[in-house]
Amino acid sequence: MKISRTEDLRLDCQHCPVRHRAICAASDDEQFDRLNAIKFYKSVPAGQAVALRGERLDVVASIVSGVATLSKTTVDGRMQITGMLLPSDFIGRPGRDCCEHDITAVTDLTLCCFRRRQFEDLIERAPGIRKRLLDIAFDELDAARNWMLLLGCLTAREKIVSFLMLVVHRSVLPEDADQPVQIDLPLSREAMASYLGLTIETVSRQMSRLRKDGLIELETARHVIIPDTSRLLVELENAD
Amino acid sequence: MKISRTEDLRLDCQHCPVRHRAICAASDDEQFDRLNAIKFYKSVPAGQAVALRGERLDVVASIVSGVATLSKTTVDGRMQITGMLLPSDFIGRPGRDCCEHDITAVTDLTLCCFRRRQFEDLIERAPGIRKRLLDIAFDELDAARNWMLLLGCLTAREKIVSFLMLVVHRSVLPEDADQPVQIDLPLSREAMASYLGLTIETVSRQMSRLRKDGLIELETARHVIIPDTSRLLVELENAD
DNA sequence: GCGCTGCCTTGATCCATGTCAAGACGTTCC
DNA sequence: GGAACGTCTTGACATGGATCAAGGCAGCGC
Repeated sequence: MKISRTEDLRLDCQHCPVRHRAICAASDDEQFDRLNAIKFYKSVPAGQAVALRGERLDVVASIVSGVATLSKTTVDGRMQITGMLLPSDFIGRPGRDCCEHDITAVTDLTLCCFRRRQFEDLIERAPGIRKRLLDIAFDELDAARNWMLLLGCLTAREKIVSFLMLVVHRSVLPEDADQPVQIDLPLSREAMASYLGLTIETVSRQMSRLRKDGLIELETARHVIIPDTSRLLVELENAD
Repeated sequence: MKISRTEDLRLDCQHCPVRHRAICAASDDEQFDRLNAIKFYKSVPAGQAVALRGERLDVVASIVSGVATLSKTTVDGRMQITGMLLPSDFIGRPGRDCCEHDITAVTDLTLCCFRRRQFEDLIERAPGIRKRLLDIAFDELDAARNWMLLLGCLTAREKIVSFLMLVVHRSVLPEDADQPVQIDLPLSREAMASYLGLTIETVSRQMSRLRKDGLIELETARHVIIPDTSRLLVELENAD
């Protein structure tokens, strides 16, 4: 079932769900055809590593569907998730053959891959893709630095609210403003804790507090209803 | 005096102290001449802003001498330094006309500037510079993510040690291994605190503890002698 | 010298978040 | 159904680092 869906995608970039947001978004027809010609799909089941830190990594990829995390771990096992990768996000680094992070599939993952060498050749000749890549890199850098503000300065409650709003913004939502927003959290409590520089207990407690304060409803632990986003945003009015 | 030194630099990239590490490092003779032709120098006195968040920024630049910080501030005044910029580091973002961070001169600063438009045109035609820029962006991204591990997972003591080792690595040192290493801290206690996600008191206390433990000597608050780097590194053996 | 200023250090106390422990809830497998 | 497992929640307690407060010290102007 999953495979047949992957096969569908192989046949047709035009219907690819991330066609207009991924690395290929800015390519003209010719560049697009070239990308199309060298791409191949890969599935990674939930929980499995896409790549490990220090490992050789000869592909770059876009996420077509699913969620992955970037993380680093200390020798004694403390882990920090340094990025949450959602559909259209880019994996890998042209010009570098070894992986700086652990990349882990959080859900089943479909990747649109390119051999790194071929991709490197291509960007030399495709100014659209090249520019897009530079823009992606700088956007990621801005995001990482914004996350540094979160990790260094915000309280546990503010961190949780920031995370919820991040998920809201990355969700494809019916833009009926003022409607209650419903989101599915892409990460477990444990992964949220690691992403936010907290413990799992603190995450759980703060979620409960937000619920008791009427700012969110928890249909299940992972499915959150936000009756009024603006009321949630008040929690961040001093932060950022 | 400062101005005459700046004037010297204007006349001669060949003797520029960051010639082989900055954005111009990978350029061939022709590209180098083009960069040379459009560059101009700018001095910023210590304490002054180079650019403010949200402000229009029509130049990109390399730091020739001095130290600057990138920072973000919350509405209620909590600040996180997201980057420390030393000589050869790059400022600005091609393809984006507004500044995402506050950039502040920590010491007197000499910048080698390019008008952004001219620079953008140039990188389209200069593959060496273009590649170098992409590499710089990805290196900065790796550094930012490593700093996220520090902010999210490390103890105050580990943070201080990490910072000291960062300064050691960025200092141009006589590589007589096993010699006591001497460093001048580029940041005040306050700036260190903000960079490490701590308070100034905690920074001060941890520095004192490291001194009492014989791992560092403080000739002045800013001048640190590390009798044995390997002994300091033991403090990090569980971290990263 | 002397007072002022900015920066740093130190001490006493507090509190947000971590740690430890127990139990609740949902899912799967038999 | 119910046992077993993973995930999440909640409570009691501990603590690392924040906060509040005082004082030290070097540089500078007069």
